[in-house]
Amino acid sequence: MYVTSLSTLRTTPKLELVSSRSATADSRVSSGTNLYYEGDTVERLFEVTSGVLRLTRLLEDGRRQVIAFAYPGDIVGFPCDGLHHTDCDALVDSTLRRFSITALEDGLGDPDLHKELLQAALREIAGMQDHFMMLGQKSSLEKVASFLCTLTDRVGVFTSGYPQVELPMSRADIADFLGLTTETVSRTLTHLRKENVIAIKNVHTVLVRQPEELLRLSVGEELDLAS
Amino acid sequence: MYVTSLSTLRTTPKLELVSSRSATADSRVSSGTNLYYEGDTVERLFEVTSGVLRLTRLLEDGRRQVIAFAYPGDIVGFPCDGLHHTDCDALVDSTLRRFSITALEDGLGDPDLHKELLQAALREIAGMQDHFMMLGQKSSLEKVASFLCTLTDRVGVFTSGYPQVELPMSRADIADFLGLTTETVSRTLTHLRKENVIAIKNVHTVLVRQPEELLRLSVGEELDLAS
DNA sequence: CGGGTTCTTGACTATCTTCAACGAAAGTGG
DNA sequence: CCACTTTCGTTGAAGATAGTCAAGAACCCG
Repeated sequence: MYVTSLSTLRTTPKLELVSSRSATADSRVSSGTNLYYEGDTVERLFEVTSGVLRLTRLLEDGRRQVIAFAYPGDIVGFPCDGLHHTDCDALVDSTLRRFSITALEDGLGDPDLHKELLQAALREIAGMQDHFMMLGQKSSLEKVASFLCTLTDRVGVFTSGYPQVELPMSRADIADFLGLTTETVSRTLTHLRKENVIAIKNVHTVLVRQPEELLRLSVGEELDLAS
Repeated sequence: MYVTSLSTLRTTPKLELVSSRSATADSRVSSGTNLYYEGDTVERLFEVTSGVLRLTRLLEDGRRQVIAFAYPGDIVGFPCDGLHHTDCDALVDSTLRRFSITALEDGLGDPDLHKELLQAALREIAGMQDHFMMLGQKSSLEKVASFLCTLTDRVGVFTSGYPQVELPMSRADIADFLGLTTETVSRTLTHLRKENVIAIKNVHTVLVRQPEELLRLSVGEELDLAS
């Protein structure tokens, strides 16, 4: 359900893809490709099978909110009144499975697929509620820690005993996702690095040195017993 | 779709209730009654037919996010993995129409109802995306102005030529909905009153003296030509 | 290798929060 | 019905968090 909710480290069950019957073959999109814009008519839903998508909304004056980053297993493109309400593009080369919008709207063709798409929509609602909590109530440190925890949980890999996570998005993307500025995101990451909670292997790769500490920080507890 | 999105004043079509077939008779709940808690098993959905509900989530340390205020025509209680992910209680005496959760989950019994509930879920997703924009990117003035615009559009009445709106929720509720503190909400309302954009008839009743100015403020434009 | 973008860091500022006091409104019990 | 108590709302002063502006460093791309 997108990168929004935080549970604990490494507990999310591995992605289960929607049944592939009734779907077209996977299609490839390269980094930067736009899938749809806000206001476009919705013709199909997309399930990410590899890569990462970015969903954004713009304000007239240029301010931007990143609504979600969509990872494999996520479904994007849910319509409202037949229209898209976000822009969507690929952050990296990705592959997608396309579903006709009718598969969501009536269960006649494939009842199982219909149910799975409905469940995906409901999961998205719940995930967005977590995101509300983060945007509305959390400090910059809690936001960044939450973001790293969620991403690590979702797509982290273990390297020499520590969780490691790729951040294919820019600092500006992270900032607009968390309701911060790029400077604050950068400073907060530096802070976490100096406290030895994380290590920044390179700009787009973070190693989590103290996963439980990161988790504590993400829910507003104090940093202590740092090594 | 809840009180989240902002369009322009008085343009939202009046509520269309879900078809009443397959529904039980309306039931009454009095102010303060809790409909469900986070973690409860979802057994039914509720359509508000009169009154106002409040959906909230709590953090361990007591911080609270008001997810939505639900007005007549809104449907609450969408499950994720069979569970509720918010608390829900009535802000004022309300009436509700109950739907079995199976009406959402399979369209076998009543396909039309099934579709309407699905559409309600999709509208909720789109509405929450607007709320993201507000929580993540807007200033306190823009947030409060947006809130008043949306509420006025949704449930305002005209009195002596001006839109007027009731605020049945407390300042703390508004603050937790907008990601502010009660003090900031109070100060911002006072500011709008002193600029003569609104008048506060009493704590829970606001008269909008300059609707177009309020709308401009809600999207980040400067206040000027004030009378 | 060079040029442009992105990221980081610093100094300063603004916005919002916190803490505190007071006033108004609402609920309670005699 | 009134006095009392408690909650809720407003306002002020001070402080903290995050934003803005600016410069330099790192990274990416051709």
